[in-house]
Amino acid sequence: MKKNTGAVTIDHVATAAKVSTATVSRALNRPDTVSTALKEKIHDVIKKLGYIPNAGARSLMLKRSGTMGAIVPTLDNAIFAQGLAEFQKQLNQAGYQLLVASTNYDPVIETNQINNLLARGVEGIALFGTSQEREALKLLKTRNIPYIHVGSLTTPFNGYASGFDNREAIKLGVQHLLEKGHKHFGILTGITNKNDRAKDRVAGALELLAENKIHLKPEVIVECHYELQEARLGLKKLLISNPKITAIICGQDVLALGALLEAQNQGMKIPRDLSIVGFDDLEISRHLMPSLTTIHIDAIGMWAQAANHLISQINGVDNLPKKIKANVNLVIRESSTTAPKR
Amino acid sequence: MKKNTGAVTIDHVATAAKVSTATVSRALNRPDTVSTALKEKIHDVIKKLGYIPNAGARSLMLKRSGTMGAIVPTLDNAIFAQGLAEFQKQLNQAGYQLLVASTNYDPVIETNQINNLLARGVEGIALFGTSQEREALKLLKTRNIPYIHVGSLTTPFNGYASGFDNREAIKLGVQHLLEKGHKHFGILTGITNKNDRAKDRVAGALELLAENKIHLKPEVIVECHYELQEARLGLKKLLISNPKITAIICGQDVLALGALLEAQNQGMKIPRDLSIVGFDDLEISRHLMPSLTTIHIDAIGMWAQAANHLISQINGVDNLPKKIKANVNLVIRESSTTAPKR
DNA sequence: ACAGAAAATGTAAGCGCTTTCAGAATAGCC
DNA sequence: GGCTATTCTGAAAGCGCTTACATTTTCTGT
Repeated sequence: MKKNTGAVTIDHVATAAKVSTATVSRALNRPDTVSTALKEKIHDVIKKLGYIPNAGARSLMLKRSGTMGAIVPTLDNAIFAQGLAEFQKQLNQAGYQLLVASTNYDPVIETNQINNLLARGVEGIALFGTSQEREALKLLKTRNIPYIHVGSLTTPFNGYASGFDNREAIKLGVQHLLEKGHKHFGILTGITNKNDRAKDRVAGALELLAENKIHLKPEVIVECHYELQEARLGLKKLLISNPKITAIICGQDVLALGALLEAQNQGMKIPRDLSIVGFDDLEISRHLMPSLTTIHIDAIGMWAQAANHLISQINGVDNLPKKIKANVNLVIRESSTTAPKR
Repeated sequence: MKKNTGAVTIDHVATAAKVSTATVSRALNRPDTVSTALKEKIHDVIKKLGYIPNAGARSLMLKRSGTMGAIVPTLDNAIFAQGLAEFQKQLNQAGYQLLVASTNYDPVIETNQINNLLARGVEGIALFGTSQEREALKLLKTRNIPYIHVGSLTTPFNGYASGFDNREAIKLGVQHLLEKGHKHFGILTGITNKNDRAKDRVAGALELLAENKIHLKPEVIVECHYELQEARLGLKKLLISNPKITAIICGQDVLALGALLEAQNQGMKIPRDLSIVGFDDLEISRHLMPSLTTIHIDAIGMWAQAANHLISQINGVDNLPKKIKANVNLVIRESSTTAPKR
């Protein structure tokens, strides 16, 4: 079956330049081993023919693809988009290409995506979070494919990670609220099922609250998808569940943003009537009125570290750190203040 | 050079299952041609060994990769993220995988990315906008690779497109402002260089304004990157350039959002003191206070159409439409109103 | 039970590429 | 000029996979 794809192959180039394919290949990959005259001729032909080497065939020989993979829950969130941009930048500098895949927070899809990336011959993978299926991770282990978890530190199988402790991070915000005298809290969180980050943040908040003798009823912990509309609904529920709430702890800035908007829409004054604390510190957070108190994550640095760690793994560097801690700090802005006296 | 990558190949599977590689391949690709007994055995072995077919080798034989590419300016913008999600969804349903690349609004990078995708054997490409280098487009033509422009209709080489007329679309907003009696305008736009959408929107606005005998001075057209901080600065400049401005036309909602925030920050009441019109209708726009008057684009539909068109092209469907028009409509919300009397 | 058809499996070629090995061309030296 | 040392180039193998074709096995019907 002779399929005629219009594709130009190395053979066409070789023929047109009246040399062997070996020479063409060398001209491309080890230019110093080919005489200048030939090299020029070959490059001319390549340009004229529009030859682009077939990456598949190439990596088949090379046993390497020059490609890395990254798997994130969704692209539709600035925090991932920016992180990936940085990740890509670092990889490109080291001569790698990035293949991105998204899972929509579904570990089954994630496993598929891992397989996909593996089929494409990626040399390393960045996995967001630690909620992937054990099987998938084991596969990476047995295959001996370098990988690193990003955004969490609680890794299965003692894997590498570039991230931070979500449990502890959220406490920064909770502590702040506690110090401001708040006693009645509501938590607005993403769906915690299959999401270690969301889960840890809620757990951390509850933990610190409990240490301070504050025990939250289930109805003041509401889960919703990372959408403004849902977050607004979430806040409504919270306020109905317990009208005495004076402080809202949010698992992400998107949720905090929704809560803020809804509260304002209901005529509340923020922070006078309600203190709101977010998580992630999106670009918009500092620009809002009132600006959002939130927990800033150095997402850029975190992804940069992940990229470099992966590259180091591939290069067989010894004594790599198991866990790379990203910077996390509370940014106190206008959306939080002293608890109102009732 | 016998490199020992831990990778499991079809040979390993064949050996372990005591069959030929042909049978393994058939068990995977044409299950009905293999006896049930063997099929089971083979699948057991595959599972045990964790075999994943090498996509490169596969497409080398098949002359197809089952892969499509999409090139967008940036991932860091909800409008692209959502569009890509839809694009991917449609492709997946048709059995295709998506490879995403971003260009940071640079046609040179875009050309590189096109080459990259081609090297990876994509069967079709969605290109955002129409500002790519002519050379790159020609390459696609000669290679006979299906492609489609998304988001614009003014295509070079009479190419296919799924999008809308940016020039006309913006006029919806301008007309609205005109009807509200505004006479003094400012335009806040993205960088127009190498960006046909931004360029067309500005041109369209100026055109309609001119028809109404309004001629804008250069200093009330300010360009900035799609960032809140920049947009705020942009509004400041606008207001300084001409304090009489009562209406701001923005090339994107992000810019409108920044303008809104800055205006409010300066103590202006929107829309009383200033009417603002955006473009794109991001999720946040309807939730803002005041909510944003903007031009809604059916981005989801646009990308869905692009995906299906690409698939049709590959399948050799005849009489495909050259241009698919996406729905565009003005959404009047709270950020725009009658021009104040002075 | 047996010929012939149908179904199942194996053999081997080749997709586009890189690279080893060997052979050809050029350079250098006395 | 004749010889070796050096630089270039080409022939051919093989990466992991699919498939046309050949071969073997199983199933028909009589």
